[in-house]
Amino acid sequence: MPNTFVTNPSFFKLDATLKRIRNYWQKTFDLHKMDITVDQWLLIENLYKHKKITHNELARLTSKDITTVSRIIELLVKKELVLREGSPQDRRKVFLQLTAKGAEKYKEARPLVLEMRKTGWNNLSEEDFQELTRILDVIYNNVPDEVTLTKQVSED
Amino acid sequence: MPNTFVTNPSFFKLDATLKRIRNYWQKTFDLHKMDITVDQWLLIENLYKHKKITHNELARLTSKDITTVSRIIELLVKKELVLREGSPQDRRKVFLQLTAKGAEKYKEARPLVLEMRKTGWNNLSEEDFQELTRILDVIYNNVPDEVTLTKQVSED
DNA sequence: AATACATAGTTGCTAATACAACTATTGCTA
DNA sequence: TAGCAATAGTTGTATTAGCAACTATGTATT
Repeated sequence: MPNTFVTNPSFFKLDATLKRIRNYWQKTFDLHKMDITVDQWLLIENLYKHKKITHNELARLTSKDITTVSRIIELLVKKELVLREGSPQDRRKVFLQLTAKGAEKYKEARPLVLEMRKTGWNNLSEEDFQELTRILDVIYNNVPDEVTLTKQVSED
Repeated sequence: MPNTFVTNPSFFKLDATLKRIRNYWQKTFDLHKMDITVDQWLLIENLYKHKKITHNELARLTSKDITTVSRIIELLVKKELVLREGSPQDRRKVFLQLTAKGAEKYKEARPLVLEMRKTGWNNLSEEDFQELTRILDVIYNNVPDEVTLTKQVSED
């Protein structure tokens, strides 16, 4: 049973592809003087769509650690793209939302993003997209969230 | 022409999947007291396969920045898993190779890696693997290495 | 030989990531 | 109501990432 995917590092290919995309996005942002990083864009995009959410919700939406979100938001606040606002109901919570400048940034960057996505999917079909989505979803769900010692691995 | 892949962030899905895999790998390494990170593993694996190579070659093989390789190698040298050796022919070059301890580490970690790959590909077929590989390759090649201003984007 | 250019690698800086430990607040329960 | 667990978020630390600037060495040109 020579399973190609066991001997072949698909993890590495995912990583390489993502790094290349990320690099391309960043250079394009830089070239157009957007003054944001790729991950900052991701947060801006989600804040634009969800208007007013907490760090926790934003972390869940972006698949990021809450500490990571906290620090990226700090940068966006410094750039005056995001506003922090404490919740009166629950004083532990902090609501986040784009400033006018932040919404403006979204509108400036969005056409670049659409164009870059199109470039990435050049020569690929709608079916390819569905396939990729399906496969990645299965992999995602195959990978356990928590790891315990119950499943022991042979140590050949 | 409502191209799903233009409106849908596949970049994000790639990122989320990869993060989940990376997390799983790291936790498994930690659980088995491997005392290495996922990227350190990637370098060890390549050094095991290529025996004696330079920073530059290792960077190319792993799709990593040479500065990143330089610093990861530094950590591996501290752990006595890798040996640095200057080239007499070209004194700018530094050859890298695993120490006996490094090769031992590879052999300890490898069964874990194979097991984790199998877990990730559960419920998926050989064809799925080929499909993923194909699609990622096309995307990779679609994305330009360098970005210039020649292609202007409409600013709606 | 002197100059310029290219290559190999390191260091400084900033950002993103993840875990652990921490503070502050809220909710639950005896 | 006092005590305790849960939740929201921040801070410390280590790793990976990428760019710019730097040193050292090798190569090509004149």
